[in-house]
Order: sequence, then structure tokens, then C-alpha cells
Amino acid sequence: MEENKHVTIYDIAERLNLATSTISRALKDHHTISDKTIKKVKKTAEEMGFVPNTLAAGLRGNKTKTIGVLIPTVTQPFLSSLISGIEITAQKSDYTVIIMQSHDSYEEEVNMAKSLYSNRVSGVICSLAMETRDTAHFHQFSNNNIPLVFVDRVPKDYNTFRVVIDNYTAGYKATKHLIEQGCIRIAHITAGSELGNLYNERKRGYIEALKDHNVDIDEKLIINLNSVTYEDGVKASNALFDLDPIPDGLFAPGDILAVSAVQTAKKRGIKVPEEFKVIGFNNDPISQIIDPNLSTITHPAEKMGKAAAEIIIKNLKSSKNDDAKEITFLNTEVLARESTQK
Amino acid sequence: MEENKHVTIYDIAERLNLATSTISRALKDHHTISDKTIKKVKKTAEEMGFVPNTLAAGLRGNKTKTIGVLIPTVTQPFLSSLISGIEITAQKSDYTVIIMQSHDSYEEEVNMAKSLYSNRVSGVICSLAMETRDTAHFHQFSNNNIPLVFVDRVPKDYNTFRVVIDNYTAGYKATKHLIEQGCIRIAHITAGSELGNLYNERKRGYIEALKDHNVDIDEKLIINLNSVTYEDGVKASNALFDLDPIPDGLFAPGDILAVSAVQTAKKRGIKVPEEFKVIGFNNDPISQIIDPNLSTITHPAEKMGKAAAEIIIKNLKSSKNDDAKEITFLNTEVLARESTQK
DNA sequence: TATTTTTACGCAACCGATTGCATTTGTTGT
DNA sequence: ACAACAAATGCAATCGGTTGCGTAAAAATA
Repeated sequence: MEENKHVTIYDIAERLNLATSTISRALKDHHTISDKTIKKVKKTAEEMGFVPNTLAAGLRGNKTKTIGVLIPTVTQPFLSSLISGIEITAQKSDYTVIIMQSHDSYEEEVNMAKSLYSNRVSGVICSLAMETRDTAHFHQFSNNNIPLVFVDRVPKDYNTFRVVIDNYTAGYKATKHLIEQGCIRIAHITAGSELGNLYNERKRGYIEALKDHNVDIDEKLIINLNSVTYEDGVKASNALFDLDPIPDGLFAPGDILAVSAVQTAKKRGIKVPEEFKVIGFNNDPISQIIDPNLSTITHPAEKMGKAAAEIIIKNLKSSKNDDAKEITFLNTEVLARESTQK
Repeated sequence: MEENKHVTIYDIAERLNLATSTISRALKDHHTISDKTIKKVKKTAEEMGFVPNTLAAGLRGNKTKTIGVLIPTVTQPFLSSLISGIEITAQKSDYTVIIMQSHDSYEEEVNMAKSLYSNRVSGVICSLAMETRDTAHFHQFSNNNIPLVFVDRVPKDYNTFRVVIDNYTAGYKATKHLIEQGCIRIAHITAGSELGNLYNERKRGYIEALKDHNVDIDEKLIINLNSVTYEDGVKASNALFDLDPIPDGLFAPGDILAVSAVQTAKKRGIKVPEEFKVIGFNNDPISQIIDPNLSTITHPAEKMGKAAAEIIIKNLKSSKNDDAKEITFLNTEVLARESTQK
């Protein structure tokens, strides 16, 4: 059992008969160190298998080159793509990413925020838990000048960076697309949520599009859900199909819901898209698997991740206390596929 | 701009006129500290908004209560479920999880392993990158007594913990299922990979099942891929459908491949399962979305994650140098759905 | 050659929590 | 009332890089 103690700069210093400060600077190509020494140090460090202790550096400098990511779950395609984007950008600037899942629980979110703070992350990227109504647990970051970026599910009353899509416009576009495909009784599924007002926004877009195109707004066609699981979607769809007449279109604010509607329709012998057209949201992988292929709204997950990480890194570099916490809007598009074909 | 400096145990000590050692111990319910003091300290800590600095503790104790996870990507359903399992277990014991993606690149894997080591993770859970042929970059963990668990895509010649399924048996079961459903010309798609020999194992199971049931082994029905993307699957399927006669069954070692085969079949007017039965692998979400629903082999991702994390934590607690690095096998099952119905 | 400037490196404090050991306070026994 | 012992707390070193400041050596200038 080789119990190699970690190699430190002290070990290198001793071997080369230099001061630790010299080693430290040499490893960072500090200009006051001669090229000869730098080469010598680096070579020796390599030979001895030196790996810097991030903790020590972080403790001393009170910064860690770590970005904390706090999201509901990693298993949703949108969120795992978001992570992917964050990670790609972070890695380019040599940042490490810590990922924590709130599982949409407020309590867990509070704990994990504390844990991230405890780990002295340099910046935080967060998509709020469904349950979250209060954002006080993020003050610890704001107050200590730790850049904080909310993504997608963002609080509306918090002065910090936000990376989002324009949910209103996206909802409008989706609904307009259905209208253009000939729908006149368009249903909508929505979900209640105080802080993450994205469903409300999508609904607003839906309503406005109906108004603008003189399509009747029928409250019976709007179903309100507490969560957006497949099962909820099935229930909502069945409720819609129990109506007489059934709606001829549906704007579902998520592909899972849309897929559940398509499958429920098929089960009940309702033809998609002939009798019932559906447009989803997110462009999840399943949207291309289902038959008929699902029309949907693109949700630029990876781009959003990259944008969020870039904001953090840029902010960390400039270290100016930019009070301007801008909101970044990314584009969405209608992806017309089979499920809304005329 | 409130520039709150972080509250430390020194601040608490000063306020209460106690030594930092007392504070530190009080916060951990050390038995040598009186209940009165403990309560007082905890209350004050709470009031002052104290959050322990993980870095300082980690530096001092040379342990961080952090588990490093090094996987190809977070966007695959299997891997994101794996993470989920790891996270759930880790959280129960108050461990933090750092996730890094190798993107199936050997070079990135080497770098990130170094980064994890640099961050002094307490343990490491890894699923190897496709490219990886050499595991020397994991010695730094083994040599320093940092528990290392490989999951799913594991090296065969490395004496450390491994959590896997029995790919051979799974492949055997899948193939046997097709035979039982009446298939006699069963195709198979496989992928080359030195270290992660799981495709080879699945193929072995396929071959053995054919032999055991006196079904002809036809090399033309075995397609070898370099990667397992949807596009590759389409190519492979088309190659199979170009044969005359076409195979009547396919064991695809991944649901993406299986789905691509089903869709390709449908496009070419081949009826699934009547003319062509397919069984996949993993039980990804898409397997329940596709029409017909895909028969598949369960792959207990979350369980594997939990098991891996438990091994790490258990090992860290006992701190015995267990030389017995056991291999944990988890069960798989055939999930018979529509795509293999008689 | 003496003096100023530049270059290269060393010294030591520092970050914040932990912990072995020393010390003080409190309690029990006689 | 005093030794003997237990309980509660303090002291100070430690983990490993980082960095401001000081200084010796080398190079440039007078």
C-alpha cells in the first residue's frame, strides 16, 4: 500500500532549495521569476507529481474558480442540456462546476444554497424550485458580491442577472401557429407558480394570440395543473376529450404534456393532427420520437447555459460592481412538425 | 452595497468571549462542551449568519465530504438517473457532489481527474469515456486511499470497486426473449470498445443464446458501430433492411439504436412487430414514447448510483484499508412491450 | 569605481476551522 | 477543609498555497 502523501510546494521548495513563494510564483509564470527557474520548477513539479491543493488556494484567496449550479433536477432534458452549456463554457476558463438538485423542494434549495456558499463558490447559476416563493436564501450571494444568475425559472422581483426566453412571445407564437393551421377551439394547459411565472407568461401569450386573431377564449379549454408530469397530462387531456365538442388544438407548455395528449388522443381514437393538433414546448428528444412528430417551441438550453456561465465569468474578471443586472433574452422558434399539419 | 465579510468562528468567539476551539467544538456537539455553551454558541452563530467555510475545514482535515463524479455526459437518461441516485444517497450523509463531463474524451477525462484530485474529493465515481484505453490517471486516487468506484463502463483490469450489471446475462435474456417470441433470424448491433467491454459482453450473451436455442448465427446480421448515435442506428438498420430476406428480429444494445430501427422500419413499410421485432436496452423514456412501445432491458441507473455512493461513504467511514474491492452486480430484467409481441 | 536601478528571490503573515495538550473551574470523597 | 478527579475551556500549531514587502545580487548608469 503506497501511502503517498500529497506533494506540496514545500516539497518542491526543499528539493530545489528555493522558497515556497518562488515555487508558487514560478508555477503561475509570474514575471519576477526568471525563465530558468520557472522551467526548473515546472519540470520538478511534474516529476514529483505535484497537484495544487485547490482548498488551500481558495482559502487564502477567498475564491475558488468554482461555479455552483442549483437546479430542480438533472434528469430533465432541458436542464441537462443547460448544464452541458454551463460546463462547456466553464471549462474553457478553467472553472469547476458543482451541481446540486433541489428536487423542486424549497427546503432543499435553501440547504443547498447554504452548502454552495459554504463551499465558497465564485458564482451561482440557479433555476428555481417549483415550491420556492421566497428568495431570501440568495441574499448571502448578493451581499457578498458573488455573481448570481437565474435561468429560465427566475424570480421577478430580484435585482440580479437573469437568462430567459420571452415566454409571452413564445406562447403567442405557438398559439398563432395553431390558428394558422386552422384551429378555432384551442385548448391550453397551464400550471400555477408564483415565482417562476413562465407558465403565466405563456398563457398570456396564448390569450393575446387568440384575441388578436378573433378566436373565442373559452375558459373550459384552459386546464390548470399543479405539476407537469406525464400523468397530469393524461388527466388534463382526458378532461379535454370529455368535452363536446372536443377542442381542435392544444398548446401544451411542455413536450411531456404534449406527448401525453397525443398518446391519450390516439388511445381514444382521436386522430392527430387531423382532428386534434398539438404543439408542445422545449423540443425535448421525445418530440422527435413520438408518432406523429411533435411540433414544438425551441428552448435554447445549451445556449442559455453558456450565456449564464459567461455572465458569471465576465463579472468575476472585471470585478466592477456592475449594478446593471441585465436580463438576457434568448430566442425561441416554432418548430412545425407533423402534429400540427393541416 | 453591503460588503458583509464572511462571518467566521473568530467573530463568534469574540462576541461570546470564548476561544475558537470552543466554538468549533460547540458547533459539533462535542461532549466536552457544556450544554449551556453549546446552545449559546449555536444561537449566536445563527444570529450572526455564520456559515462554516468548507475550504478551511477541508484543508485542515484533508477531507472534504465531497464526491467527485466523472462521466461522459449528463444528457443521457441513464447517466442523469445515475447522478440522481448518487446525489440522493450523498445528501443523506451530507456529502456534496461535483460532476464533471468527459464528453467521452480521454484527454478531458485525464484533466478532470486531476481537477477532482486537486479539489481533494473524498471519493470518486466514474463511468469511463469511450476513448479511454488507459487508466493511469486514476492511480492518484488509489495511491492516496481515495475510494474509487467505477460504474457501468468499467475497466476490466483495475482492482477497485465496480458497480455493474451482468451484461452477458442481459444480452442472453434479450436474445432469448426474441427467440421465444418466434424470431429465427435475429440481428444484433454492437460497438467496439476496449475498456468498456459491455457491448462485447452483450454480444457474447446474444451469441450464446442463439447457440443454446439452435438458432443460426449469421455474421451478416451483426453490425459493428463505432458510436451509438441515432444516425448510426439508422445506417445500421438500413443495412439490415437491405438484406434479403431481412432479419425478423433485432437486439439493439441501446434504446436509441432500437428506436432508430423502429422508425427506419416504419419508414420502409416494414411492420413492427409483425415482420420485425425489436428489443432495446436501458429503458430510456423514449422507449415508452415510441409507437409501438419498445421492449427493452431495464438498467437500474438510480440504484447503481445509490450503490456506488454507498460504497464510497461506507469506505470512508470505516477507513479500513479493505483490500477486497468487490464488484457489485445489479439485476436487469426483460421488459416485454409491444415491439416484440407475437 | 561608486551609485542607482532592475531583476530575482526570500520572509512571514494570512485565510478559517480543527485538534492535541495544557489549564482552569467545578465536584466528589474523606 | 483539602486532596483527587472530572468537566469545561483555552492555547497554539497545523493544513498548503498566496502575496506584500524586504533584500541580495546583477545590470545599468554616472
